[in-house]
Amino acid sequence: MSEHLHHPPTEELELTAVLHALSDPIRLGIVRDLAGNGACNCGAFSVPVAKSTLSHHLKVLREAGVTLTEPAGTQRVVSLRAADLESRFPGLLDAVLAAAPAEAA
Amino acid sequence: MSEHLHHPPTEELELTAVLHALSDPIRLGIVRDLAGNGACNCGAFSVPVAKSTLSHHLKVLREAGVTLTEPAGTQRVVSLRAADLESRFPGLLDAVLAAAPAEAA
DNA sequence: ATCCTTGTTCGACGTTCGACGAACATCGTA
DNA sequence: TACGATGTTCGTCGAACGTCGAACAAGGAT
Repeated sequence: MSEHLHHPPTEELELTAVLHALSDPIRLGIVRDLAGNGACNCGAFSVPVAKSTLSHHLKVLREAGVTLTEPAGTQRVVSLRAADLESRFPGLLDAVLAAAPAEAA
Repeated sequence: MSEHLHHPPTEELELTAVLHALSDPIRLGIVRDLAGNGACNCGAFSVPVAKSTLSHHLKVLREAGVTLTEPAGTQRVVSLRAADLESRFPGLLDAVLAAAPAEAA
């Protein structure tokens, strides 16, 4: 479980990849959880999908540069790369997070 | 050519649909053109796809609520629903447009 | 050493997407 | 009326996506 997790460097973040990562309701929910609760281990998300599917979504978010995944013992801690996103795409994450709650309501 | 073009009302714009519409390079280019040049007829976009494909992309943008398509004689004028997007998702379009040029460079 | 917990990877399946050309519809004009 | 220009729709194709269960890998605890 300790492979070399690939995280794109901040300068190489692609807008279309980030937008695509955020355009799925499950992944958007994960991002919202992270923004509200801070870092989480993979099992802490309340998403209605199988764990293999969750793992896939977390991989998409990580490879798009939206999240950071760090091994921590037998778990993995997932967090938002908020500062990196802000420096590469100023205002984008804030705009998405500001809008997301209205979606849920 | 004068069907009832469906445009979702501002209150019903869905964030995931908007993000998905913007997550394709072709469509992002169209949005960037519209932001820079104002309204365009369908043929005025310099996109490397067949016209049927362009029509499809314009339909995706329209149904997500990103663009407004109005018949004008034998043509159709496409424009950005910038104000609607701003009121529903404040800052989102600006953030995307600010980032887009860096992608192209 | 043996489990148990956590999370990833591997096919498999069905759906959606992006692309194209051909055919069609519409409006303006000759 | 007939033609031409502008877009849309249809049918098709391969690729990518989202989902699942089963099998696997790794670290901690007993």
